[in-house]
Order: sequence, then C-alpha cells, then structure tokens
Amino acid sequence: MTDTAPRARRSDATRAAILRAARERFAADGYERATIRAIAADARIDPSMVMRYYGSKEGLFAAAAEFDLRLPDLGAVPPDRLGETLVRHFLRRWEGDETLAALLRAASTNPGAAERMRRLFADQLAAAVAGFGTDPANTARRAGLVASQILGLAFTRYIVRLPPVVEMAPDELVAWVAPTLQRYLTGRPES
Amino acid sequence: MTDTAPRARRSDATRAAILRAARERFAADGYERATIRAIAADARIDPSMVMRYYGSKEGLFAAAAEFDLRLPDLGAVPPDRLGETLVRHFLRRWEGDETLAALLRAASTNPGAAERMRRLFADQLAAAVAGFGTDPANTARRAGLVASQILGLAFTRYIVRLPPVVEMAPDELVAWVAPTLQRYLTGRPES
DNA sequence: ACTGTAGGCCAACAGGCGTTGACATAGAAA
DNA sequence: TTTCTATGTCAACGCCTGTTGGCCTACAGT
Repeated sequence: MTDTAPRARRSDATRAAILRAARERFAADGYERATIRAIAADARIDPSMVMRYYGSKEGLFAAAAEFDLRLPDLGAVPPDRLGETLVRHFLRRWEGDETLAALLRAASTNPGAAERMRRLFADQLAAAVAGFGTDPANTARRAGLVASQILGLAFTRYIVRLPPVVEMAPDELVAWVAPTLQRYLTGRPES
Repeated sequence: MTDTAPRARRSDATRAAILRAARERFAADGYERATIRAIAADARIDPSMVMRYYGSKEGLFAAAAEFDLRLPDLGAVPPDRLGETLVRHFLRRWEGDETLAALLRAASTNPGAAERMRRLFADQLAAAVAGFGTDPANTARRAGLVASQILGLAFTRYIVRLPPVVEMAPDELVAWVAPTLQRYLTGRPES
C-alpha cells in the first residue's frame, strides 16, 4: 500500500505559513488584489515557493479556501430550536476562522470561488437540512433560503460592515435571525 | 446665473455609451477584472476617452455606480404589507438595472464601493424605515436586518447564483421572504 | 471662408502581475 | 566522506494594467 501519512517533510512549516498568509490576504483583499508576492512576503519566503508548492494562484486559493461548515446533525436538535442552533453555529464558525470570509469575498469576482461556494452550500447545507427528514421535495429550496439569510448576514457584517449589523451582539442577532431560519426550515410560505 | 442645464454636448452619446458599458462590465466582472480597455472596447471608443471624461477608473466607477433605490414611502403602505412591498420593490428594481449588481460585486473587494454601499443602505433604507414612524430607537437596527436579508437574497441570486435561489419565481420568493422583512420591520426579537 | 475648439485616436510610459528556470545550500543517504 | 535530493533564492520573462501627451479631424462661431 502507498503511505497515506508520510512522515513530516521539512517544508511543512513553510507550507503552513503560506496557507495562513494566503487566507489572511484573500479574506482581507479578495482574490485579485491578494497578490502572490504579498502573500509570500507575509510568509517570509520567495514568491516562487508558492508556485512550487501550490502550482498556481488558483491552486493556492483552492487550498486556502478548503472549508468544512462542520454543521451539526440537525436530526439530533430539538425541532423548535433548529433556527437558533444554525445561527449560533454560523456566527461562531466564521468568527473564529477567516477562511469563509476569504471564500465569500472571492466568490464575488472569481468564478471558481463562486462554484466552490455553490458546492459548499449545495452539498453541506442541503445535506444537513435533509438530515431532519421533513418535506424532502423542498429541501433544496429551504436550504437556499437559509443560505440567503446566512450569507446576507455574513456579507453585511464581515464584508460590507454595515454599522448596525456589526454593532449588534451575537445574542441579539440570534434573537432576530433564528425565527427566520426556523420558518425557512420548517414553516410554509406567507405563514 | 450659471447655466445648470447646458445644451447637449456632442459627446453626450459617447459618455452614455461608456457608462452603459462600464455598468455591464462592473456588474459582470467586479471592479478589478473590469478593465478600462474592455469597457472602452465595448463602447467602441479609445481607452483614453474614458480618462478624459471620468478622470480615472475610480471616477468612472463612481459615476457608474450612482444609484437610487427609489424606495416607496413606507408611511403610505398598509402596515401589514410592508415586507411584501419591500421584497417586490427590490426584486423589480435590480432585475431591471444592473447597477446594483455592479455595486454589490465591487463592494466585496473595493473599499470605496463598500463605503458607497454602506451609505446607500444607511441613508436611503434607514430613512425609509424611519418613514413609517414606529420605534425610532431601533430604526437603524431594523434597517440593518432588512439589509442583511435583502443583500443576501441579491448575493445568492445574482452573484453566486445558488441554483435553488435562482430558480424560485419572484412570487415564490416574495411569499417566503416578505414575512421575514415584516418581522424585522415591525416585530420584536424571538417573537 | 476662416478659425478655434471639442471630440477622438494612437503610441507609449512606468509599474505590477503570475510565472519560470537557473543557481545555491543544507541535510539525509550511501 | 561523498552524493543526491529537497528546500530555498535570484533575476528575469512576457503580459496586462491605468494613465499620459501628442496629434489629427470635424464641426460651431464668426
């Protein structure tokens, strides 16, 4: 069998430094403004190392934007607290990890990043929504609506930084937004 | 007095063509990928004309992203149909004019565009929300929440193009999203 | 008819970009 | 100790970008 967990290479620290710097820059500047040269400078190595390890800028972004929403099993959540659980989870998830901010910024202008974003929500979120079983015919629609509110929240809070949205405390946001998600997940239109 | 409505210059057609092409490109590609050369080519003029008429790329964008939400007077709307009115209005407004899409895409990566977006919603939306008078202390907060859902809808439908959100008919979207805005505008948290 | 000016094009600039290949070096393998 | 390979640096390439200034040309004012 091939060795799937090869022993640590000497270059692993460098690779990690590049990835960390890349995530920061992509999150702060978006895909096109985040230059390989700037990322390499942050990581204190030569730009050509980025090419050696990640092949191209696209390849670097693909590695840096690898992301798992880590959604909980919604089947194990009390059905009336689905919305609350989701908002809480998302707020925590991307407040501690700028990868999603990087993906979000890049998705606006980079077709590859947009595709990745579609996949992230089509696969992971739709799967989680399907996980609690009700109304299989509308799973995709419900997941899409949830995504619209969740991404809108992220967009206004972390990208555009609309003051009122930035200033609201997490608990306050949960109190307002949870019922929205709850209805998108379990309600009916115009309820 | 100075002539505030000077008679049409010969170049007005060119200026308009540039602006139209700029909006298209900014909407399709975002700020950095939309090049002056490409915009000029679309408008069938020389890139240097863009500079002559708009000074710089920033100046061109500022002119192309001039936008009025044209929000209705919410005081004249039946209080229980505020949400529906708003969603309908926004869907129509940006389905027929790509300026907002341009602004949205650009706001992700261009600080100036983000500032413009903040202003747009802080001024125009917050003003409209204040227009129906209830709960003046929370006007900004309510407007922010509305913006998060509205922009999230635009982001998923026109920028990332999440399939389920793209495929839903306007009426269907209204039926789902209107209650959300209605609650953000007139409800209380965790209602 | 003449002249001034506004409209438009062309060629070039300086700088930044992603990317490449040749070269040095240090540590593991022999 | 010698040899080889992984790690890293340096300098340059070709390309594209925003931007500039000089030069035609056609039209409006006289």
